[in-house]
Amino acid sequence: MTVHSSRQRRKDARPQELLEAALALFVEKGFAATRSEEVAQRAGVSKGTLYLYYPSKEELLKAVVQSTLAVEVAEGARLLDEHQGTATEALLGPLVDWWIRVYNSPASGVFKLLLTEMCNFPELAEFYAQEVLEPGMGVMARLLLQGVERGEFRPMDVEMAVHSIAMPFVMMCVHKHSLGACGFKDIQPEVFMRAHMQLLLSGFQGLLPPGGGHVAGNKAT
Amino acid sequence: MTVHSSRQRRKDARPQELLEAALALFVEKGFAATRSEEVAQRAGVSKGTLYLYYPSKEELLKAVVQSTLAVEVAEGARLLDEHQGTATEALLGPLVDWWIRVYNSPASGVFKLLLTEMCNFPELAEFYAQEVLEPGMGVMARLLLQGVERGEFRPMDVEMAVHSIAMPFVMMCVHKHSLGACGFKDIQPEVFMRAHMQLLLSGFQGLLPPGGGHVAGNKAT
Amino acid sequence: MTVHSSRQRRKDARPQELLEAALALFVEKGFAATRSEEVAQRAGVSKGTLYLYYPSKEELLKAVVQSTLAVEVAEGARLLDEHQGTATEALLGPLVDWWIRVYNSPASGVFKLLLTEMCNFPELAEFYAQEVLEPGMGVMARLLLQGVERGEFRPMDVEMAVHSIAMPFVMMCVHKHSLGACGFKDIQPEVFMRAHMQLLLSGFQGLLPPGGGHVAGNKAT
Amino acid sequence: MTVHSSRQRRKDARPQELLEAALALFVEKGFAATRSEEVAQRAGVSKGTLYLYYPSKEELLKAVVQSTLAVEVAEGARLLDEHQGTATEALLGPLVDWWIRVYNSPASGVFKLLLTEMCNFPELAEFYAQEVLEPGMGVMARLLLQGVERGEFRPMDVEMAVHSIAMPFVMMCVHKHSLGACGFKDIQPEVFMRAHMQLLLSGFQGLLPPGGGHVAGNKAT
DNA sequence: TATGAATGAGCGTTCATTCAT
DNA sequence: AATGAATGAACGCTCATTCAT
Repeated sequence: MTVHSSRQRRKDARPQELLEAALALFVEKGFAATRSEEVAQRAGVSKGTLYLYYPSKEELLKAVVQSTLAVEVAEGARLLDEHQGTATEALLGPLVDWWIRVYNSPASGVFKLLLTEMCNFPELAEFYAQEVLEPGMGVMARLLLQGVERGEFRPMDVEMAVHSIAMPFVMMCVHKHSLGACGFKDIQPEVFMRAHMQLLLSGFQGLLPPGGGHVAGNKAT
Repeated sequence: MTVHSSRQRRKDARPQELLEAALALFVEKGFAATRSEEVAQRAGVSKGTLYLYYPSKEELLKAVVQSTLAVEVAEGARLLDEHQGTATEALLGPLVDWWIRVYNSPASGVFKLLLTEMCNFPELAEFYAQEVLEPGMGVMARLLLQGVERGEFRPMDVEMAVHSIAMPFVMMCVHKHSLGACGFKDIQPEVFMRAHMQLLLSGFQGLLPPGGGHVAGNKAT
Repeated sequence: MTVHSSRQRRKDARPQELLEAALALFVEKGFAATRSEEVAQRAGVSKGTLYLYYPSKEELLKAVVQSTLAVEVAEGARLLDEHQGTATEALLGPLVDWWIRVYNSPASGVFKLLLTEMCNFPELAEFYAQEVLEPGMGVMARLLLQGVERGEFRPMDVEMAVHSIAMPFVMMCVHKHSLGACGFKDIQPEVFMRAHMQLLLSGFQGLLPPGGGHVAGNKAT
Repeated sequence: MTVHSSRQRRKDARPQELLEAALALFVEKGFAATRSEEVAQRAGVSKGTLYLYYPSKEELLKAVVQSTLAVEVAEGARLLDEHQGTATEALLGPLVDWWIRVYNSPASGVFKLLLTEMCNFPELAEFYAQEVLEPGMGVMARLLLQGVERGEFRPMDVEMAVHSIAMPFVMMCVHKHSLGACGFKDIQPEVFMRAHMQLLLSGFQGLLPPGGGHVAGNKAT
């Protein structure tokens, strides 16, 4: 018998409300420059209430990062792994869709936050490497490998190629919350992401004599 | 005959030493999390001395950013504009060399710093847009345009293509000072930059029927 | 026929349970360093409930002090005043027994508590002077006076002698809750109290020429 | 060549000034109830300055306790050990003088402070046991033992006798800063201390048949 | 010029107290 | 009556900045 008073409902929603407020402020101003009272105010509660839910500002940061990115990454990876069809289709379709969703979600800000706070909180670096980079890069690497194996793409250094895909996309997310947040006209994310992917695909399929370039590192068979 | 005592030499070098110390710390820990006394200590002077050269921590930040990046950008742009030869050669050679130099220089850290502090100090955003982005993107855009005009590359949305080049390179710089500074093995910058450039070139030259892709936006003639 | 549900019984016992919890914590950690929630928890109720019984932490302190010591003092004084026999017997027997009972009771902690909180809450000083010191010293003074009048003891400064009796005993109580509570082996209270009393009695009866010492102040006739 | 600017002189005096301010307040109101800003104000400096000299309120407490009592104890013990003459003379003379000096010095307050803060800061208990109790009790025990060996006193349980001497004296110190600080007329310390000592001496010399009392524990030969 | 002692506004966190349920 | 979520004043401590030397 679950009786939810309005009080109880507020209480249940608090952690999420606080996380959202904290995320917005941490991303905008940085962790150190954000006062915990600001977070509380933005979540519509008093300073003390924040500490009923998170034991310290630092724990709040960790919760923000982990709760926001983990979901997005896990879901995206699952979707891509389940995809049926050619690697080319997957890259141009679901992969870009995923990145666009990430770009439009609060998770995009977490990239900015992580890049800057990693050095101060090694736990975040650990989290990023294991829970974001590893699975995210992994799923993209599998797609490329598949494409090579199926003859869609010429042989390539998959790890480098993954970076060629991911880095601009991560950068887009970061830019959204730096220059973009300063009122400067941002690049249109969808347009750029699809154009960039198209360009890379064109390169993956290109007829340049394999081995004729400067490409180094371990090639996929 | 001007006599420079060692003291005089120290004095003349102070501003630069302070800038270097500040840059290293701001990049590592963030602006807000760096104490001005730390900066002074690292530069080998006392807290008070710092304020003889820079009137506030914020002014120090601005000086750091402007003095570090401006040089790098101006020089790179000049080098590229003076380059004789095909666009392909320029992109694979001097352009990548330039980025590698930036990556290895203290300027790489300024990207990280700018991304995070732009929102807090709009003056920095202004600087970045006008003094870094505009000339940097500009010189790359001119190269690509040249390549298209000379028939080296198929027609393309130059602005998007510039982003495809620059974003991963900027991201490399940022990574160097975030994950890379946390002890995680970084991507080998030279290897990746050349591989990425190669891949993009392959795309620029690709034989895909123009207009057959998803590429949108204003095309270069 | 009054029916007391277990709940009703709990409710009636609440104030006492709260007082006991508060006493233990106030004595151990001090008033200021004890959180009111701790008191509530230790009494097995919620924070809010504490405030149904005591309007503030300060009132709780007063209640603790007054309820604990007053009983002990009143009873002890009554017992001693009713005592039949020589003063020597009374001092060695019922008086020491009383102090031992106090030492072993929670009241012993109140001495420590009072000594430290008196300055902050003058009401407590008032209470201590009037309800503890005055009757306690009084009953001991009457005993000594009796002893002198009956020729058991040589003439003495009764007020001083009372202090010679009471101060070590109070100190024992305080020590129990300071050094004793830190795990240091405490003096055996019974052994010391009887030895001390014995020693003093020996002094009271001593054959030193009266007036030959440094004893000053108003002598008992 | 020691040049002492007024600034330097202030700086050298600060630690002591802060210790004195802290001692007075900690003794009066208790450690937890004293705000660090109060301490600073009383020492005539700002909040921040306090932290230039002591890294935390807790460290300040330790410094207060150790700097104040240690000196007093060491000096007193030395004086007593050097004393020439009978034990009786030593007890009535230098010993009581010592205690009177302690009573009149700031060290008296430290007893109150220690008794209440020992439980919260075990380091203080350790200090008290090793640096105060042990040497203080020791020097008194040696005196009594000497008195017994020389035939001045009858055999006695020296440890208990030491407590009979010390406990009221410590209690006097504590009272000075509790009831005494509340405006209640205090016992005259000199009068009481000499009277008490006289009374005990009378007991030590007393003709009661040895072994006829309740005295227990290890007797001195 | 260079120093570093001093300041005090500001922030993270706690906790006595309140009050809707 | 009992709860415990919420509050906000208060406190410990920090650090950018100043200024006497």
